[in-house]
Amino acid sequence: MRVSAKADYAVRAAAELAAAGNGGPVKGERLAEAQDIPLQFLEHILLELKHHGIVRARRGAKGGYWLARPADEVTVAEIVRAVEGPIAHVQSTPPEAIEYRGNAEHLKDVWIAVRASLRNVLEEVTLADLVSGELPSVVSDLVADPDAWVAR
Amino acid sequence: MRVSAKADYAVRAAAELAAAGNGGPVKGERLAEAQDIPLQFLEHILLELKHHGIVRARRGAKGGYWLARPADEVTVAEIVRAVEGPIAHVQSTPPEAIEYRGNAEHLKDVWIAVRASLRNVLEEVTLADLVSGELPSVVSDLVADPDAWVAR
DNA sequence: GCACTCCTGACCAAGAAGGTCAGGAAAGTC
DNA sequence: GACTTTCCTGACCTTCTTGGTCAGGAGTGC
Repeated sequence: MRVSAKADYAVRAAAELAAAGNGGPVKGERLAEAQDIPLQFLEHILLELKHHGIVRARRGAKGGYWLARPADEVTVAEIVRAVEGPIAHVQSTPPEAIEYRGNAEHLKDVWIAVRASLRNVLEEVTLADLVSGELPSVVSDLVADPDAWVAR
Repeated sequence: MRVSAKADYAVRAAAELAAAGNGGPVKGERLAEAQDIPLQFLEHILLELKHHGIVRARRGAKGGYWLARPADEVTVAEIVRAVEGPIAHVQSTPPEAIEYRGNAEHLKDVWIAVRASLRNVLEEVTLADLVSGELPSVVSDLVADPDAWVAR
C-alpha cells in the first residue's frame, strides 16, 4: 500500500512535460534538474513511459521528450500503471480473481472497493489538472478534510 | 500500490477469530487450515498482531488466539498497518511531509487524497462487518458499480 | 564528421516478500 | 514432576523489487 519512488518520479516528470506544452522537446537533463531526480534513473523511467505510449522522444541536438497526447487526456493512473503495474493487486493477482473461503468470503469485496476508490482518485486527475492546480472535486473534497492530513 | 500476502493473510485469520467469538481460544493450526495459510508463516503474523494489541494468545493445551477487542471495534486498516506499516506512504515518507517543486507542486494533494480514500474504505470496515457480510455503504456503493470489477 | 541526446542492457547493493527450521517457554493434564 | 500441547522467537533461506549506476550504441541535426 505504498507509492514507489519510481511512480512519484514518473508523475513529476510528466507534470513538467505537461507544463512545457508545445514548446518543443524537453531534455531529460532539464527534467531531472527541475524535479531533482537522478538523471540515469529518470531516463529508464521515461523509456517505460514511452513504451506505454504516454511520452514520445527524439534523439540528437534539439531532441528530448514530450507528451504523446494532450495533457488533459493523460491521467495519473496511466502513469502509475506504466511504471508500477496494475493498481491494488492482492498477492500479485487481481482481486476479482481470488476465491476466498470461510469467514473471509467478503474480503474480496473489500479489496475491490479499495481498488475502486484508488481509481476514483487516480483516473480522475489529469496532468493538466496537476499543473494548473485545479484538481477535480473528488480530490479537493478529500483534501479539504483536516483529518486527511494527519499521520496515523 | 499492492496488497501483500501478509496483509491478506492477516485479515483472513482475524476474520476467523472474529467469527469464533467467545468460543474460547482458537489454535493457530485451525486458523491455518481454515484459510489455507502456511502455519509457520501465520504464526509470525499472529505474533505481530499480538504485539500491536489486536490479538491475544495463551500457550499450552486449550491455548490459542482470540481478539483483544470486540470484532466491531477492530478495523481492517489497523490490521493492514500492523503488518505492512503506514498506508500510502510515498518513498517511505508520509505524503504531507514531502515538499514538491515546480510543476509538481500539487502532487502532494493527490497523494493525500489517495491516502484519504484508502482510509475511507479500510477504516470503515470492521471484522464484524467482514464476517456478517454487511459491509458499510462506502464499500457496497463502490462494489455496486460493475466497472469496479473489470481489470485494467 | 561531429556533437548531442536518447536508448538499452548489464550490473549492483540493500531490502522486502514469502516463507522454512529449530528450539525455548508457558500452560494444562496426569 | 513428567509430559503434551501450543505459542514464542530468532536465525536462516531464496527470489524479487527497489533504487539506482555504468558503459556503450544508435539516431538526429548542423
